[in-house]
Amino acid sequence: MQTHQTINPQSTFRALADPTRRDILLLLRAKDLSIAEVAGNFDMTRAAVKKHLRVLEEGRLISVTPQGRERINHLEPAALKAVSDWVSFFDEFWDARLTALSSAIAKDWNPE
Amino acid sequence: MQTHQTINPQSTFRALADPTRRDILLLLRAKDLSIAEVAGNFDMTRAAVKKHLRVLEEGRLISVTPQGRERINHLEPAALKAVSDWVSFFDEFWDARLTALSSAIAKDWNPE
DNA sequence: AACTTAAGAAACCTTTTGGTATTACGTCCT
DNA sequence: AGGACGTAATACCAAAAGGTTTCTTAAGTT
Repeated sequence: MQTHQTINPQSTFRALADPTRRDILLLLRAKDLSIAEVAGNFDMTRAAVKKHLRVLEEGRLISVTPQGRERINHLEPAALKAVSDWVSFFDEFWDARLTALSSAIAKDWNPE
Repeated sequence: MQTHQTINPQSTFRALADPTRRDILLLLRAKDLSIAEVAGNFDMTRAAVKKHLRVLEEGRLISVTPQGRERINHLEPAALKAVSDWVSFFDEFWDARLTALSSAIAKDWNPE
């Protein structure tokens, strides 16, 4: 069984509030990148990008691994699950079909 | 056919970044509320709550209808669709099963 | 008409945010 | 060893965010 740590989503929601940070996440889907590589995609200093990466790390949306003199930034999409779960509190209001669907699926997936 | 206005999600993400505003949305699931009624649920002044409601309105997450001297705040969950869509850019990374599922469903739902 | 209540508006304050520039440190390369 | 490179750390700044208080206006109530 997987111990699934329940974390409060505040830092994740906060991290997603900035468009630069959302773009960084989209970038990291393709591959892990160093700070300088991420910064190469934006019109701001490395220091500014590094701050954004820090916020993303606090929001558990990326992990950072030192590799030589570089820091490799890696996407951690699991944190988005918390956002998805929160949004799903409203599913019934904006698409009843989706709600019905996911409960039907859940039955198939959790036979125990 | 429904003309589906494509809006940029920045104001919506920004609105969701504050915990008080997320709580207000949860409140409004149950029923529409006036500003004073919303404020009754929080430990801050009405003026502060009104500011939060303004941000939620800018994020298209609520609509406000004058009714006598009151302003009725109504949940507009459609804006959450934009968030859900954005998060789904990462679906394949955190749960391949869900992705497979939703495409299977899409086929059933869009027979044309 | 007088009173109460709901909300709007503006001024103000403090903290956070998003950015800069500068300096220092560790790593890689020759 | 020396230089170039990637990052860390700090100080600094302007603007935005989140809150308060005060005043005004409009709508109900008695």
